[in-house]
Amino acid sequence: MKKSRRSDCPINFALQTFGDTWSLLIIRDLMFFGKTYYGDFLKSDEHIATNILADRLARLEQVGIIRKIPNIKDKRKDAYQLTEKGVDLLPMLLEIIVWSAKYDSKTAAPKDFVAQAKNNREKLIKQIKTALKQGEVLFQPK
Amino acid sequence: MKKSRRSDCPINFALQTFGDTWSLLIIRDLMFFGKTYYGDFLKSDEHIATNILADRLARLEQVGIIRKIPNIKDKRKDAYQLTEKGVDLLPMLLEIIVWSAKYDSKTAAPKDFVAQAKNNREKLIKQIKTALKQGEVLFQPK
DNA sequence: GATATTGCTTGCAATATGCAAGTATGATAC
DNA sequence: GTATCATACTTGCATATTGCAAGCAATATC
Repeated sequence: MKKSRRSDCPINFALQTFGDTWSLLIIRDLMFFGKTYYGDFLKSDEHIATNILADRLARLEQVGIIRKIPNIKDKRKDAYQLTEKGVDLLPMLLEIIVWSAKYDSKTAAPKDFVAQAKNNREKLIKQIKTALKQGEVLFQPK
Repeated sequence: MKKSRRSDCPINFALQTFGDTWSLLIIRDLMFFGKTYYGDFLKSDEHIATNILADRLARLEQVGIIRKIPNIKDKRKDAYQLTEKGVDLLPMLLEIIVWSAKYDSKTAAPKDFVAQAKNNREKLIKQIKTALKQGEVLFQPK
């Protein structure tokens, strides 16, 4: 799919880069739930369709937000991971979480996590980045 | 349009609330460019189609992010403005701007604004909120 | 070598978008 | 007051995107 730049506005740039209804969920899965393989993303609660997932993974790779790592042990399952460009979306994700936690009474966001994001932002960001580098998983997808 | 909640994830909540390719641009126009009338939004660089604009304004009003104020002077032109729920999206918008400014070499984001968003976040947020309350315009849409 | 798993691709119906034209209401000019 | 204009939409229709189900190819397991 070919889309020409609608404007040079930074909000628009973000929207055109990852602003569809699925990309951020993939990024979320990589950032917080330690998902790495194609099948992992398919299993998420929101039930992304397989053709859409394939398309979004390709697109996110193209724009440099994720990369695909060959898997030697099982050649069928390449691993997806966030690039630095992808990890840099963490502050934005945290603000989204804070906002949604405030306005969605049914939110699944853990209270203490939201509190950390509000009151201890920088520290939380560092913690998560460290965890990501070491391949630790922040939350267990139920 | 009828959408059922895909999950209780806060990221998903945000996506389902304003996560299409146009809503955030309307919110941006209200937050930073002092746009208030239907025609103002139509004039934005990204060229939203009039039927889509009408749909998104209605939807954003429904979810409580904007409100519509009757205009006594010219009854044709009702004014749209952000609610508190809408203004609370400001931190997220700032993070988006910081990210896009970092990765889009052609970004239109003013350097000093981005610097403020990075290094003086809380102060900038207060300034913008004050400006919004007083109906001041932060940037002039060119 | 046969079977199962995994990561896709393909085909197609349903939905959403984008464009152009039309309409209804209120303002302005005479 | 009437004609004209401005503004905020709505409508119709072609095109693009999504969502679902089935299929396929490569690799792993038995």
